[in-house]
Amino acid sequence: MLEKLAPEQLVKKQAVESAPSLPPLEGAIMGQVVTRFPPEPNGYPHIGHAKAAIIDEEYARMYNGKLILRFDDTNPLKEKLEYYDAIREGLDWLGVKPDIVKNTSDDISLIQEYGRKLVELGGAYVCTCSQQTMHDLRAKGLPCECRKDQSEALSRLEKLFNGSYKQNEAIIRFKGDMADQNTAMRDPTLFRIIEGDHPKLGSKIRVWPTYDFAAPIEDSLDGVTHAMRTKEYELRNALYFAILDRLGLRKPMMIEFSRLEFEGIPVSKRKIKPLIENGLIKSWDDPRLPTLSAFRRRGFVPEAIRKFVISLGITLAETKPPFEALEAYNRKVIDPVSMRLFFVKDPVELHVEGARAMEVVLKNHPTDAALGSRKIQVSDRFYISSDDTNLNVGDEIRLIELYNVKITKIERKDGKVLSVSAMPSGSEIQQSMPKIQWVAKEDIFDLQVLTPKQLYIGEEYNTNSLEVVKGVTESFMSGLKHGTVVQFVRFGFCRIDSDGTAIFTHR
RNA sequence: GCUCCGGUGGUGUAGUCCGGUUAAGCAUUUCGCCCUCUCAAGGCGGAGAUCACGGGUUCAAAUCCCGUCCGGAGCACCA
Repeated sequence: MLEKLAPEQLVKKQAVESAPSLPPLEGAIMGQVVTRFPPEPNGYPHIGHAKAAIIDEEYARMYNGKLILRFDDTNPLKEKLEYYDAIREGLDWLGVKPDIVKNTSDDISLIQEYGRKLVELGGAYVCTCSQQTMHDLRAKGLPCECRKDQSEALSRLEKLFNGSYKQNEAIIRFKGDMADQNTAMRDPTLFRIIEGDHPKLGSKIRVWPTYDFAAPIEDSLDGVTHAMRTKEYELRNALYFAILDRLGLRKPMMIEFSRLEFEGIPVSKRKIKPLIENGLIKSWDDPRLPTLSAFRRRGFVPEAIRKFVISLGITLAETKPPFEALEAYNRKVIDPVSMRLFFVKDPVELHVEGARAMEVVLKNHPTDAALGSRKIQVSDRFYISSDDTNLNVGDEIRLIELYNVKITKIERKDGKVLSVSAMPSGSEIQQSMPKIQWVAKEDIFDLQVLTPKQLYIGEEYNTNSLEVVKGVTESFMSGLKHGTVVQFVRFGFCRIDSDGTAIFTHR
């Protein structure tokens, strides 16, 4: 146990010095902070979840407290078992380690008891009005008959729980103030009847609490000291505290922060589902998506995501942070540990007349010898990128780690360079000479690089959101495991996704 | 429409509660130089904000007050 804790704390201390950190938590007592991350298992975890989970965890750790992962699964119509798993996997990858894992559905009976109690106390009532009536009444700020006449409240409560009402026939409403300026207080729903199979409880439960009721009860009972949520819930704070007040339950401190989303990379299922249904996107880990699995596939590392999230702070301002900032954090983490390889985009043959066949040894990393080296057999034929063929006869270029060549002939067709011929022109490194990467003709490995771009431009799907770059790299690539992140010299960082395919991470 | 919350350099933030300690710190972006057989990383330096706008209080305001404008959110038997 000690061995486990000690190294972690050491790492933490170092990180605090170099990385940005979160501001102190109001009212936090060392050793007694309890935070909670409460996702609904109704989809795959994305960058927005990551922000919340990381902040929750950072504060728990900062005060040597506890983090609870609580699946807020109070709507059997939406939850799915696979999402519970997906969320846990996502958090696992992120390195977020909850101290306690539970489901709100574990406590349904308890929550129901509190619901009954609230009705008995007169703080809530069973309402049989239609949604439409209530919608109108709320708009006008007027109470309905169910609220006015409470003589039947208790018998209705019994009917609700013994199955006498069908779905949509009755609900429990909080007795707020139908004329409150905060519309969330106009008698919101606390329980409703849902006929459906819940992934954890089956069809056992019919009367389900809403989030508005379950969240404060759970937070309070779980001992949460600091409850954090995104700012769209702000107006529900009054409700949250009113519920706890009437039930005489302890009140956590509530803190809001803005949602995290990137420009052109929407997080909402509303925007992503149609693309999947249309086949525009094949899976939830498509590199264009903001899901955690997509970030992983792209070559982003948890450490970078964490630093980035912390740098955002817990501000209330609604902004779309620059993706470049995330990339910068990621680059700094992966640069020191990524092998350098040559990748030639859109290859053009280079014939170095008279060059002798030989073996060259290339370092896998410019400064870290631990990453080793590789041997390549070269002859007089190479591939270079068409991007580097904007040349004239007589120009001198350097093939990195090899030698210099002087261009002797350029074959073009329709302005496009078909092949280049050159002759060796020395081996001394000159800073003024363009230095380009190359691949030996006998050493090629075909590779396509998937390059994700913004998914949406404004409200429109970006039809060029996934660019496919074709080229060749070294055969050395065949020995690397899927998932390895490499840097292609003068091209950028890429993660090997599958045989013959890599995904562009960033420059 | 009503209510609530935001508005600091291109971008994201610190500072705003408890007005003055650098008329604004950090990161990113961008430019230059150094380093370097990468257009990466690292080092150094530069550019870039009269703190949305208009009033007011004060010896003194990004920080307090009032108003205006702009942006976002909520007004579900979703979370």
